[in-house]
This record gives sequence, C-alpha cells and structure tokens, in this order.
Amino acid sequence: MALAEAILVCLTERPMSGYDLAKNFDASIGFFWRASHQQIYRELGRLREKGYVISKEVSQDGKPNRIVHTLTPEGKIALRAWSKKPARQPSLKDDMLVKFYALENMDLDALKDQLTIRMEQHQTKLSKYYRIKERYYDGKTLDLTQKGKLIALEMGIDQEIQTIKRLEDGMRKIGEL
Amino acid sequence: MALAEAILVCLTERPMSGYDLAKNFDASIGFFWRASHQQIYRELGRLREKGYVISKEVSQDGKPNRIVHTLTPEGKIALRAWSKKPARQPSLKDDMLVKFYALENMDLDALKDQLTIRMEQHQTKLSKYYRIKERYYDGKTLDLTQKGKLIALEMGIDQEIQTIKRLEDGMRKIGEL
DNA sequence: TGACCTTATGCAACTTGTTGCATATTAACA
DNA sequence: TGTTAATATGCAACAAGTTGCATAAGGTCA
Repeated sequence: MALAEAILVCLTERPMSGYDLAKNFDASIGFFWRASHQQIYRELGRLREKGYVISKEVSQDGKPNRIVHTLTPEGKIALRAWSKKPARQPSLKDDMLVKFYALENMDLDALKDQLTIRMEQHQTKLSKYYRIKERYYDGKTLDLTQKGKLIALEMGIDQEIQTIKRLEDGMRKIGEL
Repeated sequence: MALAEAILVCLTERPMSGYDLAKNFDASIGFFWRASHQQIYRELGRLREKGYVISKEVSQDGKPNRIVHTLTPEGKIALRAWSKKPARQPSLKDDMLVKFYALENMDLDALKDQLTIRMEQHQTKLSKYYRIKERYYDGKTLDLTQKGKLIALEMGIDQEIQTIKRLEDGMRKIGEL
C-alpha cells in the first residue's frame, strides 16, 4: 500500500495538515497516486499510531483549527525501507479495453463518443503537465529532489501522449469496420 | 464496476462454470481486467440474484460437480446498457512513479533493480500477446467479435511496448544523475 | 438574506480487491 | 504408498477505495 508512503513523501518537504495533503495530492503526487481526503485522514490516523508522524493542533483565528502532521525519524526510516521493496506492477484495469474486447455486444456510436471524451481528458491532463514543466522546470537549475520530480513528470507526459495516440488508433480502427 | 460486465461478456461466448471463468480471466479478458477466482465466485452470486445469469449444477464422474452459468436475456440487456455508460478513466496508480517522484529519499540501486524486473515483466507480457496474435489472428479471416478482440490485443501490445520504452528512458535518466 | 464557496476535519456505510484457508476427487509421479 | 498437481467451489477476514453526509467559521455574490 503506497498511500502511506505517498503521504510520508509529501511530509519530507514540510509538515502539513490533512487538508494540505489533500490539496497536494490533487496537484502533484496525485498524478501518480490518487486519493480522496477521507482516505488521507484515515491513513494519517494509522501513521500516527505507528509513530511515523506526530500531530499537533494549531489554532487559527476565523478558520477552524488545523492539525499539522510532521514526519518523524521513524517515518523517514520506513520510507527508506519501502524504497527497497519491489514495486508491484500496476494493474491494467480499463473499462474501455473491455469494451473493445466485447465489441460485438457494444453500441458502436456510444463507444465512439466515449473515446472522444477520453481523448479530451488525456489532452487536458497533458496540457496541465506541460504547464507545470514550463513553469517549474524548463531552463532552471535543479537539485536531486527536483530532478526526480521532473523525471516522474516526463514519464507522465509520455504516458499521456502515447495513450492519446492509442485511442486515436482505436477510433480509426472501429471507423474502418 | 466492470467485473460484472467482464463476466457477462465471457458468458456471451458460451455458458461457463466459475472455474472456466477464472481460467478465461487468466488468459484473455483478464489482460484488461484482472480478477481472482474468489472475486468471480462472489460476483456470480450477485449476478444470479439480479437474474443476469442462471446457474445449473452438472454432475461429472470422477471430478466434483460443476455449476454452469448461462447468460439470460436480462443479462444481455444489462450488458448493452453498460456499453452506453461512460467508461471511467483508469486510475494511474504506480508505485514506481511515486518512487521517481520521491527520488531523493530512495535507494537508487534498489530502484534500478526494480526497474529491471519491471521491464522483464512487461517483456513477458508482450511476448505472450505476440504469440496469441500470431496464433489466432494473423492471416485469418475475422468476424466482428474477433476483430474487436484483435483491436484490444493490439492496444495491449502498444501499451507494453511504450511502457518498456518509458522504463528504459527512466533507467537512463537516473543513470545520468 | 439566502445561497454558495473555501477552509478544515471526520464518521459511516458500502463496494472492491487480497490473502489465507477449507473441502473433495482423481491422476500422475517417485 | 505418499506427495503433488489439476479440477472445482467457496467462506472469512481484512485492506483499500468510494460515496454520502455532518460539522463549523467566515467570505462573496445577487
């Protein structure tokens, strides 16, 4: 389960509240590991129990109190240990591929519409990646942390490009039937 | 939830037992939607409750009885209805990308080993796909059912090729650090 | 003034997926 | 003769992920 580790990774940067983490997941590490705020809060509870983070309530005026979570040395050790454990291969689960597989039983026009929507979604994601790359990485001097993030980002970019190509190809093929 | 539909798709071909379905998932549709036999049996129970399949016990001598599940007209209608519902975009969840993202906190040598293993796994999958393509599809006259399966297979092939390239690229990049 | 958005946290119920185990029969093997 | 593999089914417990809701303070818009 990499959610715990994804949270620990975020906390290496700086202490954060659950809310901060949820925002962070939406914007950066969440490209590679999606999680809802409910999941994050539950996981933070477990990380606290294990002693991988310590949590402190901070009062703010006007807004509700924040609970800020800080990575402990034990947490950092756990993260390092995780880096040595084999990464499990991601499960290729895709409705769309099942639909292609079952083409005979499908409504082709509906499938084409879905393909179009999917292509747009991937295009949106790609544009987002490009914007981040330009803004934070292009033409900058990068340290190791940033270089790692850039590699991950570039892998994400390639993945989106290839996915869009593949979907276009699928669209062409069902058009030729 | 496409597990129910993946099972229904399999049953459009012919009535099958849970065991047959589990085998089938290992060999064909499971490339795109993985499921354990436990999951399949549980889901078959639900499909029976909804009236999408009917189940009959068939005695065999020597071996334990099989429970053979047949798709009902209601099941076929449900499948058609599903084909019109938007496909949800697959969640890109990948340990490896999280590890790249968190490069600074990772053990680089361990990461390289993991990359090598991952590349081999994808290579194995690719070879499997090629064997199936050669054996069942190349140079054959295909009906609509088979054409759909071929498109899905070709998308799978492309996905594996691109993934391997991407991993090689990542390997090269961390080598250059 | 009411409706809605943002910040901030979290419970409860449910579905989905994984792991481990249990049962039963036959055939092949060493 | 005992072990293992293949066939065939399934429960139980747990982990992970989703959906819906609840709370609470303040700000913005019409």
